[in-house]
Amino acid sequence: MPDTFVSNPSFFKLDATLKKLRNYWQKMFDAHQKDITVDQWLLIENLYKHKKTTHNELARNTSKDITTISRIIELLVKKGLVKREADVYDRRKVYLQLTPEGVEKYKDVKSLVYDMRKIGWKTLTETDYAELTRILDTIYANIP
Amino acid sequence: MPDTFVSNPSFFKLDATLKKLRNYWQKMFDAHQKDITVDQWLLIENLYKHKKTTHNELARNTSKDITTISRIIELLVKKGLVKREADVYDRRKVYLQLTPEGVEKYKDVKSLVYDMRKIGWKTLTETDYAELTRILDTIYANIP
DNA sequence: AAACAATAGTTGCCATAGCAACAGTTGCTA
DNA sequence: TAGCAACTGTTGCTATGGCAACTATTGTTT
Repeated sequence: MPDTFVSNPSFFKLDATLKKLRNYWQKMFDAHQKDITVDQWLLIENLYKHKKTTHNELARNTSKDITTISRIIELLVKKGLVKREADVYDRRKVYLQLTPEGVEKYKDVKSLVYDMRKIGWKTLTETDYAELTRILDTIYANIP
Repeated sequence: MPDTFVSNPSFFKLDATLKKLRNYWQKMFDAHQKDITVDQWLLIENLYKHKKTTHNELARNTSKDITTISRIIELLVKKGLVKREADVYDRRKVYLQLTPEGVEKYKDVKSLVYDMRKIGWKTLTETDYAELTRILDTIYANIP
């Protein structure tokens, strides 16, 4: 393994890129008065796709800590976008799903997100995308 | 631009990979009783390389918010790893530099970091590294 | 020189991240 | 069936991230 791998700041680059992306998304959300954060959006998107999930599932699906899920869901419930529903058979479980307002929020924000996703890629090719995916997946798999 | 670019979760993948990396680093720091966080390490590394900088410079160099820098530095000062020094000519400025203990900490943690950086790359080539760097730099440059 | 703008850094507030401890529930097992 | 382990989710604590408001200082303008 060449020395570049060790001395060069790939961690730093990942961090800086992600922060700039997150910042841009948040600024666009704010500019269009979407009244949600980027991470709240990620949960809404996930809940839209899975219809009915638990905190645990959501944590796995989003790579978030379960305590973080718990707190973001609390905010979304307060905003009226998500509702909790106790499992009849297992009283430890709580099912989460979007309210009608939550579904509306999803549809409202979706097109903005669709446009924004293209921004980062505007000068890159499909091969670049595949490469990034492959490399990130490999790094992810390499870490114990 | 193909639809994959828009529908696929590159933001999510960046976030997940970075979190797993950060987590692994932190666990290794803890296991070896280094008594610092990953971000504290990033500042120490930067201060070692630049010897004497200001909060502002450090923020630019690390892609961190200046308020975050202010707070991390406060923690490092409390740990005795960094010392503040007022500028004689501009009393708004505060220069930051590692204490002898800070330099020692840098040298102590450096070899561990060196080993860890290789972990993520163990099944990847130098070309992969160059590709990742190029793609991340491009995304970064694309974002307004 | 007085007023104002720009700069450096801090503090308050809220959101996300992760660990530990906890409560309640369920399932297993002696 | 009593006891314990495993599981689900919440709460407390500390750290990082970002915005706004603030203090103190310096530079500029009139």
